Amino acid sequence: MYTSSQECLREPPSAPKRDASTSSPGAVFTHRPAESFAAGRVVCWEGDPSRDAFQLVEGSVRFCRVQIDGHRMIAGFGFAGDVFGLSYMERYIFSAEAITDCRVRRLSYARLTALSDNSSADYAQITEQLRQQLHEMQNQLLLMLHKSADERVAYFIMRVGQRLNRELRNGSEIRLAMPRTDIADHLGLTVETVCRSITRLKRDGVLALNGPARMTIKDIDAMRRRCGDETVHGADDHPGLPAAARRAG
Amino acid sequence: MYTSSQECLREPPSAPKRDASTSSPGAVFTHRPAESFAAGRVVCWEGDPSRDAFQLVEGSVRFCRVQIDGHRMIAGFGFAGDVFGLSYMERYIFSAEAITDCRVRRLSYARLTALSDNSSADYAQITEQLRQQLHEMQNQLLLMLHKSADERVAYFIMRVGQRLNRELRNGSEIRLAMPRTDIADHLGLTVETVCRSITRLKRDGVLALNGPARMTIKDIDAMRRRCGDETVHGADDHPGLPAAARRAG
DNA sequence: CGTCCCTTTGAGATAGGTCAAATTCCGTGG
DNA sequence: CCACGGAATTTGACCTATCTCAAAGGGACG
Repeated sequence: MYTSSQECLREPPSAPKRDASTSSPGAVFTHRPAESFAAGRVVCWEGDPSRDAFQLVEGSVRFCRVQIDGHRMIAGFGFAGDVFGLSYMERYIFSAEAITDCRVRRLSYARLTALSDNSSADYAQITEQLRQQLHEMQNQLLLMLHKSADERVAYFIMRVGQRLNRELRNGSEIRLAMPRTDIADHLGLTVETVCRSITRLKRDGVLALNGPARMTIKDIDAMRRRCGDETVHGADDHPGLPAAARRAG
Repeated sequence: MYTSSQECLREPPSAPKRDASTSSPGAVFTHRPAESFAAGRVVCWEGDPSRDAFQLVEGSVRFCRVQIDGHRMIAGFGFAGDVFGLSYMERYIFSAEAITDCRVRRLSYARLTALSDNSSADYAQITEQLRQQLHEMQNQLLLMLHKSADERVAYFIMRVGQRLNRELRNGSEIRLAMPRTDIADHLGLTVETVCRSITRLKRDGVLALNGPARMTIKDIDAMRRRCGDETVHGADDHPGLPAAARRAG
């Protein structure tokens, strides 16, 4: 916050590509063996010295942190293809817990930095990742600052949907791997509130549920409207207004 | 959030040093000429192509972003010595606005990256900065998630105080350069709520005001208590519990 | 001395939290 | 294939922190 140099970060490369194999930071992991973690197990512990970075091959994880008063903060979720634990100094700030059974590839920082010496491109990827995370974090912050409970939930569902489902349209099914509690702890709400928000979406015919974890989009436009201002854009992501337009204010 | 690789970031180097001249990322700027910006002027615009990074030599700036509905989000504040605009691709995500008159040094990315080629140390500093910002952002998020209005305000005051005043104790004076509106937009509250929280701190003898911008700490322990769980630590910042202790839960 | 802007205070409205209970889901065993 | 039990989800009733709207100080500056 009032810490040094908070801002002025760039937007992420226009169309964020992040398939498991193809693009940037994942590439480094492809030749590592995969480890398995059962649902509920912890991949890395908050507070432990950080030695490795990870790539999630399959399944989903949550990144969380427990406060002294027992409150749990979930900073985010990781899905197949995601890279995490990029911090190559000191300690992990969050635990990564398997939500479902999952498989991860592990790469030690030693190896990672060794790699970087050969090709500075790899190092740039790390930096790139950090920037992307920072950007994401900023959106998250925005979410917390100015969105109502309903907006947060709608926004969350859309984002998860897009992450899993590339192209959302009416009829798209979204699978929410995480329990309501996790969503609540992520959005800074209570389980009850999350439920009620979802119920409202259902009641208004914006989406349909088959079981708590599977939902189908019925009216994607309504859904978008309910995300509040900072719209969840389609696949082609435009910067919105030209900067000049905003200077007036 | 549910974006790739959200977390597992390390904690910042134990004692964060950031005097204007001495430490890391500032060094690169020392030989650049200083430009002046009057209070209210904008150093860089949200949405503009990002070309330069900046170091604030004197004064304070806010990093902000205006949403379509007119809501303003303040991501943070910068004080003398802080570096910002580190994002060296695409566009600035936030505007940096001078709160008071201030002076900044500017360094083009071209020059910055050129520097990096000679000494990878400089490049590492940038990465380091990014990580630090990410860490800060996470604290910010935590703040938004689980703290009450009173806690947020107390926490905010303490943080600004520490940023400016190295060692806070009873009798320390804190100068809040930014108006209440800025604090509100930063903490996700309304001006009125911020006022009331401050009034309460005053009423309870925890701090004293001389004019809206100057406050003196009367009871620093009470102040700390009011920050809620994620304590604002003293100058020597310990990681808290050993990691092992937390594994129980 | 008046105006404008920022801050503070007051009174009422409301979104979301809390506590408690009903319901659904889903794995396990008969 | 069906019944059972614990966990997760959903719903309800009520309560409180924070927002909203409105108005009253206070300082700086012309």
